[in-house]
Amino acid sequence: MSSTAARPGTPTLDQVASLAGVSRATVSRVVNDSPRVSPTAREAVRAAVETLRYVPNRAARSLVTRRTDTVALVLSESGTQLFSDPFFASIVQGLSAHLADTDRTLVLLAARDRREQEKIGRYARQGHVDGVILLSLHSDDLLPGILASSRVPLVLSGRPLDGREVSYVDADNAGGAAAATRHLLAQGRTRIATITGPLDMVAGLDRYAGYRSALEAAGRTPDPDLVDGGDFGEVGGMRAMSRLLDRAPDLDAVFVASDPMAAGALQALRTAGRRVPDDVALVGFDDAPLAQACDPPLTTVAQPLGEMTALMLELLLRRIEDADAPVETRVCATHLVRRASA
Amino acid sequence: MSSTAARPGTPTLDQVASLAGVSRATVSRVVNDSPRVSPTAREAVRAAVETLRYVPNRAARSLVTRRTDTVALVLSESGTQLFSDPFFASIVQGLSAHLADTDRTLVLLAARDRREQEKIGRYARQGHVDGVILLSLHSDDLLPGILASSRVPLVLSGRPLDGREVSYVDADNAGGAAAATRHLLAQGRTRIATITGPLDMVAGLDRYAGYRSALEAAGRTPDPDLVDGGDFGEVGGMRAMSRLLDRAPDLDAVFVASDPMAAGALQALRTAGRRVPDDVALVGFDDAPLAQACDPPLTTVAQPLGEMTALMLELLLRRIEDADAPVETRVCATHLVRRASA
DNA sequence: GTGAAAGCGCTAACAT
DNA sequence: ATGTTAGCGCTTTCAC
Repeated sequence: MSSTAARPGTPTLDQVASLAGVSRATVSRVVNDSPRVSPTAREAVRAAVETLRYVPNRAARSLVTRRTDTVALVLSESGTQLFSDPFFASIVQGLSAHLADTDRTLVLLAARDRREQEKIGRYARQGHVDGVILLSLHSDDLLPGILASSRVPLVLSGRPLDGREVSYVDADNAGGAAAATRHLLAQGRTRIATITGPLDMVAGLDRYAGYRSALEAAGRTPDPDLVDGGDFGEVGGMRAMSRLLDRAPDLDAVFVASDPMAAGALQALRTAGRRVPDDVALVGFDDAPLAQACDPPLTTVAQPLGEMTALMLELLLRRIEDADAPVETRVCATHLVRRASA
Repeated sequence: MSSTAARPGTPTLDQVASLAGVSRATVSRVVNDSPRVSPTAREAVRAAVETLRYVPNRAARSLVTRRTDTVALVLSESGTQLFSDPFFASIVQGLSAHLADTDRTLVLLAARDRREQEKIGRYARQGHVDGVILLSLHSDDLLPGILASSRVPLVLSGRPLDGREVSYVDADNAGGAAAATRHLLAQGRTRIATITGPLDMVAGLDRYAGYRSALEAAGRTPDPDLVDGGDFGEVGGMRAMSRLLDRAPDLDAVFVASDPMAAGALQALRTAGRRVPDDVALVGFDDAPLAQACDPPLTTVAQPLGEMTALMLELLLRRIEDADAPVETRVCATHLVRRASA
């Protein structure tokens, strides 16, 4: 082969240039929407781009611009657990929606074990993405450390458990849980149980802490028999509810720390022949399809997911534009959504 | 600035070279595990890489190699629907696991609407990924067309509905559904209903076709009253089951086309006071947490997900290595998993 | 407004 | 076994 005639599959900038009868620089300007181009030239280039079906080569571009226009959402989760969580789906949806208006693309990266975590660290360091949003942190997660030390702009979804200095966006989990518990207290419930999430995750811990604090503020002593835990999933909620019923059949309310667990708990209650909400009142966490499909629909604590995703992106973009931007953290309010009984 | 001293943040190949006292080429050889390097040089380079924390720049590398070592799993789904499907989680898990042994990385791309589909098409064309596995195809999906015409190596998960010539891997959905239905017939069930998936998806269509063909082979005429549909999700299954019970309270079995829908159907049956499996027998599709957590565990049709993901990757890598490799298609057997009643 | 030229950091012949 | 050299396709001064 002589010059660049190797693979006719992908047209290059100067093929467009010669077809349009201008220089590479001009084509580049048109492609990048520079104002310093005459309408005539612009039109000629556009036409050439069209005929050749030209698409700029990202590698070449980011080699010089040092940007990829890609941000990653990293899911650090051992099992496939996370995928079934509507919370996760909402985050993806929110980020996608915000990014749709820009020319950046969202990619999802899953790290199920240590090996994959390191692989993702390398991926980020190699400059494949401009920034990272990190989701679902267990206390033993290596990724925050790996990514933080790799100088990749980083925003966490959820406050880091180890007090590390990183930008993050979180919901007021403790406040929401406390509000839910107070709601049950105000109904006159006296034996209020809880199904917690994993206690090595900040959302699990904070929601449990909120439940306890509301109980204590009301002068109640939390009863260990009324506490059980799941993994935020439906099956876990079902099992936890069964155990609670075994240990404390006299319970009259449950604060459940996630929507799928609430759906599971509801099944267990029905299987045990308990009536909801008269006999046992249930409050879930997180507005989601399952809670809304219940009959009657569950009262839940709602997080402002749209606001949270917008904030994550805002914080991340700030750090991408300015590498030395200060660490910023945001905590979003949660609120109780009471649903009319059917 | 004079030469390349701009950002000391990212060391380059020749910084490593001069520190190690060798040429760039040698460093490149070491980094790429070429055997043609002396142990001495190799060690010197390794040390320099270590001190400088050198990581190769992916853009520069793929500019010359024309590879990115990245494959994308593209999820084409209007809602957040897909994420809650355990089938999807298993696919991700399987692909991740296979890729973990290689130096390729898996990225997930979500296309929720037309705009995002086009964006993903561009992303692929720009050379960000070496190949694409495309999941969850509705009949009106634009992505197969967009990607096929963009010359990106492509493998579909599921037979394309329009008969387009593309490589794909599919499960024998019709065969599995027929086996499930025959199983119910063999039990002496006479009023066998079905909850179908979306009928604009190949998995939905094929499973419904399998149900019908088994019925017809047994000399039964399918009764429209015994057919209802959901979106593969739990809530959809619950609602479909309620409708079926309204229309045909005498039904004595249901073949449900997905695991979450089966869980939903089970709830609806219990709410209606029907006993499972004595009163109404249930067969689900897809081994998944919900079906296994049922009491008694559901009999289900299992797809060989591990085998399927391995095949997808195999087909895709073949097309990546050799752009002119022929279109290949695989259909994997499914089989009935009978679970002992509790 | 437009073109010429210099690289971005890397790999891959080709010499040695 | 190692160094030299020539680009990969693009953006971006800097002249004109």
